[in-house]
Amino acid sequence: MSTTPKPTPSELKILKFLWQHGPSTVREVHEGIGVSAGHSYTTTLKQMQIMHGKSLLVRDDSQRAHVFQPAVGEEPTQRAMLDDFMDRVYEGSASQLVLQALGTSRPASSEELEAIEQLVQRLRSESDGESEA
Amino acid sequence: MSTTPKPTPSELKILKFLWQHGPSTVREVHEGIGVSAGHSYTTTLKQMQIMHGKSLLVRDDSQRAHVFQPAVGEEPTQRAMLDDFMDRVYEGSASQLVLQALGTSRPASSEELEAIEQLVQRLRSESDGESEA
DNA sequence: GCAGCACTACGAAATAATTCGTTGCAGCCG
DNA sequence: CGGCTGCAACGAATTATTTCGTAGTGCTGC
Repeated sequence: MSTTPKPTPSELKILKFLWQHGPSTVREVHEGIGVSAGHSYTTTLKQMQIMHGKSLLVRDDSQRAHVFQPAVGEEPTQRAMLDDFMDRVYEGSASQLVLQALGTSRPASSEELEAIEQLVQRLRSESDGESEA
Repeated sequence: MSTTPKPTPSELKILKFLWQHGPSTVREVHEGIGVSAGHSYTTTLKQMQIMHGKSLLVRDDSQRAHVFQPAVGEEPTQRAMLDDFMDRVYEGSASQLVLQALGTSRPASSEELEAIEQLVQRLRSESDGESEA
């Protein structure tokens, strides 16, 4: 059942904050990202309540100011979103996506390119002989 | 002004059809993708009217059955969507996205890996010496 | 000429996402 | 004890997306 949900853009911002800062109160999240976005406190609160309802967040209400935590990991979430995006935009072709991502106006640094190359090399040697579907 | 719009999922399906099949009537698009999706004809029509309103499609109404064409190219659209996605999910880091995309359960074929590697090599040699802006 | 068919146009309903105002409650300060 | 402050809950308005039903109109075959 836990099909790793696909958060909306504003939900993703909150998840990112929590992944980065750890368990936080609504106030903390709001100060961290709501204020600069020009939102009122209740907007952040409502969003987090909705996310709790969707089981995107876990809530500890033993304190007066409830403490929230992501119910989903960062990587699985990114992967789910990526898979969906890949299917919708690139017919599920990872290579198409990768080629275009690397051709972006804001390319990767040399170090990043090296990391990518290493992964490619490893994948190539791994698929040596046991490919083709 | 022409900020290469970010089509919605169903808009993208129609654009994909038109990119692939060239200028088409609503009927053709509907037979191509609407029927199998269980939509009625007017749903496809309405969608295309909306897209025309948003200037996502160009319409030739000299014939009784209007002929539609994408007003945007496939690549610029994909790129715009990719950039948006990259920003939202990967903080704009192409390499992060690429590394995760290649680690997907449905990896690229050997040929695709080779194409990727070639691009990486070219990028690495290009960025040799002329760094950051 | 007229019936019927194919197409476009219009309006509207259903769902989801986003944003806030208002309310009610708990705890602290004097 | 009485009121002020901070917080969660609720309801509601707004906007975007998706989906159709109905209506109007021009063409074609008889």
